[in-house]
Amino acid sequence: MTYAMALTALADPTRRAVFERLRSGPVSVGEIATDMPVSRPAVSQHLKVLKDAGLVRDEAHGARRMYEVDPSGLAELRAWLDHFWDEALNAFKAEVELPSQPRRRKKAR
Amino acid sequence: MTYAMALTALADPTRRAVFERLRSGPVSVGEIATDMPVSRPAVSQHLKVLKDAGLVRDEAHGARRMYEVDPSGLAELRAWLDHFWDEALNAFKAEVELPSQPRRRKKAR
DNA sequence: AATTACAGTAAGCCATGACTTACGCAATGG
DNA sequence: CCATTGCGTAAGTCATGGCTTACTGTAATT
Repeated sequence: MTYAMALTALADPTRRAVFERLRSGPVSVGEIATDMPVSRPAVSQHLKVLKDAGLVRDEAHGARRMYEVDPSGLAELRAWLDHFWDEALNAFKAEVELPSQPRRRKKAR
Repeated sequence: MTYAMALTALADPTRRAVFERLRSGPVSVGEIATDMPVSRPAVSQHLKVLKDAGLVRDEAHGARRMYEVDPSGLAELRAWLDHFWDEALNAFKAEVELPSQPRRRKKAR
């Protein structure tokens, strides 16, 4: 159930900014931090959350660590969304074909 | 920028449960609440957040209010995801074609 | 009209989590 | 080697937000 972690990870604005910073390609932690209003450790912590959610990969390049988008987490999220989308549409279609008459309220006991 | 609100809304587990409860079709607030471990006002508050994010619609049916999935919010989220997906893939492709040599660190000033 | 069902709002409590500073540790360079 | 750069982790602070218990309001039933 990784899509839940992905949603949680992408909910925070700062963390989303970190994630979107990686759209253009691999970047190091320090490089991200200098462009942002938060400290470098904060960026590190955000990257950890993103990594645990499968949204980000890291690779040691000497003393630096390069982070990049990991498509697997995104795929998981997309799959959940698509599945939900289909089910919602089917429910809607079924409702049109078989309009449920307004249900009576329960009688007072 | 509604996709941000959608992500925030879907991050909370309870709220996501409320949302997923609507997959099978329109349900009233009280109906949702009886199936859940939280109080009815809590459900109401969650529905408000989902509604503000464009993920849910409500319709007054007598004294009851029926809630159902609003595809527009989902569409917004899907669009953002797809766009991100494409950009990440392009960045990856560009990186392969034009491998950036490991950048030297800045000299101490 | 009075009562009861259904739902939204207010106010307050409390846990989660996002941030900071301080520290520890590996890798590079003089 | 010693200093410096780059990064992760620890610990503590503080705000956000999710939940509960009132209550207010509206629609339906008798």
